[in-house]
Amino acid sequence: MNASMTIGEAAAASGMAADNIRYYEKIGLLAKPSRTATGNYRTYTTAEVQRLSFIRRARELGFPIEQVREMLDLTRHHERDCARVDQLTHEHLQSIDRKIADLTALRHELEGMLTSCHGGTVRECRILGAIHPGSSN
Amino acid sequence: MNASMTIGEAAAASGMAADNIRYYEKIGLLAKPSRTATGNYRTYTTAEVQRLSFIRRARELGFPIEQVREMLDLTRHHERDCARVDQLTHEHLQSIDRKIADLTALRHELEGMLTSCHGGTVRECRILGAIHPGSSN
DNA sequence: CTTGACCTTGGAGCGACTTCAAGGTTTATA
DNA sequence: TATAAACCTTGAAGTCGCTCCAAGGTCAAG
Repeated sequence: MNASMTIGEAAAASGMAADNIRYYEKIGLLAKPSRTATGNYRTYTTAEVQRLSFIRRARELGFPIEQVREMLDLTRHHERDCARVDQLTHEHLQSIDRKIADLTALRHELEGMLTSCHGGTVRECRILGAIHPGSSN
Repeated sequence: MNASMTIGEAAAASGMAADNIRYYEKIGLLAKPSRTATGNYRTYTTAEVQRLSFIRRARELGFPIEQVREMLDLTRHHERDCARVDQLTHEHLQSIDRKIADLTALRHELEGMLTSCHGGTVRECRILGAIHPGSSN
């Protein structure tokens, strides 16, 4: 089998936009694929589509491109220790926890502003008052 | 008083970087300030610094620039109904809730991957396995 | 009078795409 | 067979909200 696909087919198979595949190729996250003789179209093997799916999944999990790049490198060296993957995942988890904490704090503040707002004119608005510094106006 | 400040002083007073003030002026979020005759330096009044502080605070609360722009417009029309401010805040709160939900789901997934990882080589890595599609490799 | 801290402008860089324009190729249909 | 629709190609610009830089002008302190 090892079906050879166009970029559109690879995009459909991996769940990634074709433009995005070209972008990943441009920044060197993907090797340059072979091309058709006649139309110079990119062609992708099932192995390359698996790589695409890996990237898409890692990005969905929020790993930055550079970490994805490192993980792709690691998958090419099966004998290496997976501690590095564990570490990357830990760091990523921590950054997500920080983001959640930040957003939760914001959430509380916004909610407090909303409940203190009882309508009326902009002049009386408690929300704008809460944002505005040292002024009830 | 109505002290006239340079951009650096206004930056210090509002807690916003000077580059940032120039940026907000460039995108039309701030009116062009008056300038000194001799050196063509921007000068800011206390009212303008209050505006800067408002912007900084709204941005800290995560409101996008365009919403900040709208709120600044509203503060110039005191007699208007503050329902629009309430609506903007509601929408913003909802988008924050969506982000928190997304990040929490990610968090769980990453945590599951971490607890399933028991070290070993990259070949055996459960984390990479969880990311990789249809392959135990 | 020099040093250093400030200010000016325009433009590039960041992350991770997304969209566009202007063409070439392939495939399906009439 | 002609042609139209659907695909592919490239390079460049736009998105968001800054952030940093270079090359120069200005100003206050010593």
